[in-house]
Amino acid sequence: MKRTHTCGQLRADHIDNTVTLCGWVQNQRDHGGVIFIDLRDREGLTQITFDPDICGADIHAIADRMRSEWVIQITGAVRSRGDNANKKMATGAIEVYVTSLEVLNKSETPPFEVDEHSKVGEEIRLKHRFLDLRRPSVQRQTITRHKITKIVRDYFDDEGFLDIETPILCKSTPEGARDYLVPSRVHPGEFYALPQSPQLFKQLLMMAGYDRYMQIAKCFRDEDLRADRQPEFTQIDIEMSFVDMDDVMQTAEGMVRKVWKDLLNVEVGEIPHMDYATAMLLYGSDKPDLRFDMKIVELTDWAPTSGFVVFAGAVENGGVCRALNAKGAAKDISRRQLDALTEFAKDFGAKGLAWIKIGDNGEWQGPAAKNITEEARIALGERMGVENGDLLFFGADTEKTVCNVLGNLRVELGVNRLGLTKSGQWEFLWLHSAPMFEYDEDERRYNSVHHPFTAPYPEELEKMETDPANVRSLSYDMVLNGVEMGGGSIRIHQPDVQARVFKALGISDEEAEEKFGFLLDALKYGAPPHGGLAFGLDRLVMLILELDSIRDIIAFPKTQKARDLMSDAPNLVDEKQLKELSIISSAPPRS
RNA sequence: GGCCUGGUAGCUCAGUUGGUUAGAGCGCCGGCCUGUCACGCCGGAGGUCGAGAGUUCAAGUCUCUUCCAGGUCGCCA
Repeated sequence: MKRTHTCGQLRADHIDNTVTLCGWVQNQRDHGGVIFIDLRDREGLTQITFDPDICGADIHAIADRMRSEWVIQITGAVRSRGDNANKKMATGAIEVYVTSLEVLNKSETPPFEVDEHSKVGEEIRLKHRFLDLRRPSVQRQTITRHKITKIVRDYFDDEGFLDIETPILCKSTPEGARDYLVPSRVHPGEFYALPQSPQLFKQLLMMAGYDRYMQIAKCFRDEDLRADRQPEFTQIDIEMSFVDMDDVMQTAEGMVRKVWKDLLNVEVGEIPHMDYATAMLLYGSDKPDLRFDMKIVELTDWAPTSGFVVFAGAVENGGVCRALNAKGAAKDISRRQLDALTEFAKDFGAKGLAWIKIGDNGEWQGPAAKNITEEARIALGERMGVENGDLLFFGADTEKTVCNVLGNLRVELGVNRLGLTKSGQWEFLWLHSAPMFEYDEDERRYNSVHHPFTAPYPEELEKMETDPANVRSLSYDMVLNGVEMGGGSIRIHQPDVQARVFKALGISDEEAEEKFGFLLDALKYGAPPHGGLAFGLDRLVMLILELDSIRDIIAFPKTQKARDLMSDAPNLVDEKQLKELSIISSAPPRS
């Protein structure tokens, strides 16, 4: 070994020991005589001291020329810093008086300073990610991710799960997200797809009798990126046989409890359950943020009596009328902000945003206020618990639009405008029993809300053909602070049920056979009842570290245009490579 | 694909109503300094104002096109 200790290790106990350290030069403080250097590795910083009387003129001369990010090895005696101790440093009680030095590698001046306090834009960080990853905060985040995967693996191992790898080169199925395709050289014109998730393989492992499976699996989806969406991401993927919904939820919950306990020493209690219908009604969302209250209030029965044609008309056309009461927010939200919120609401499909401010004197203000009869106003006041200083927002439209608008408005108000959330809040929720199907207006057919292998409530099976929109699934999502962190379901294990689901989705027998024949086959040979779940590992790590983007906890992430700024992937390839793969590009030539 | 924000020195940013030679802090280079710790002091170098076109006597600044980064809607079974 080239070193006896790391740069985060030495304490007063080590005084008078002779040690050898390796690391990067964080900075150099040259006092003309004595030179101080902070030496950095992933464990910390240690001050090393070059005193010409101790290290000699030759070593001192090299230290004089030493610059940031040089990699050096030094040997010397650990000394107390006495009154000069630095209380801000873990190793601040000591310093190492250098007696021997080897420069392992010099460094050019880095494009940005590798330290905590200097602000650097994300673009430049990603371009030189190998330098960015040296920064202590980024290293802490990367190490936390390792710790989490270690806890997760240990937990599932203790619970009897087997870690089994599934293929990366898979069969393409045009359902769901867009696939990343990989051309086959030996089968000209044919393609593999990278997995969107190991869904079918883990089900097949249950059918193969492996009972409890887990994998930390890379997944790929060729869709547009977001702060919490990368084209390649990682799932904590599990599947279990002979279980019902509660069994899977309990097992997954145990993992979360262990991660939060071991990492943050936070006790996550029993995670509450809420069904999909309730969530949509009260929070307008399938991932409610429970860090603050502000529930949506149903006013559909009140709207026709309100005297306001916009509210009454929406209900008359088969829509709903609902509202939010932002308690005490009248003074916090200016007229200008109300205009911005109206634009915000329009982004989610609203035609406008009716609001009412209740002044401190009890006066009702705002365009909607004038249109409401005195009688309706009293009824509304009681229904919504209105007090002076409150601010009401209304949604009157189709149920889908009202949920979308008020659900998003609620989060915008609570999180961004009123600051009702705070650091260190962990509001977990199991959201269960989502509908099996959702009608697609454009394609005029039903789509799966989860995926086509999700099992329906057995007692609702009979409605599959007559009323598919009202069949609920044995599904569950884990939501944390308004972010979907994981989701899963009990799967279909009976061939006839699977056939009926395909039929409801408008997938013909031939098509089902072509795409999923292997699964349908396996169902015929004694498939056990089974179910599972997948967590988004990136999101979990992001949330636990209270970061805003999963790019921060992925070592080499991609930009919004799915490019790796460091390696410059994707790139053009040789004609020869394309020819071998029987591919002709139709992209316009580059200038 | 739509909308919004940004792109000026190596980095982070300022730059007024279109008007002289485009500035600051940090970093970098040189010098001084034996107890600093984001050391200090003195001096210096460093610019395709993302790219292209246009308007104008004159463009970092106005207009159009385009590229890049971020946010968001659509999209993400």
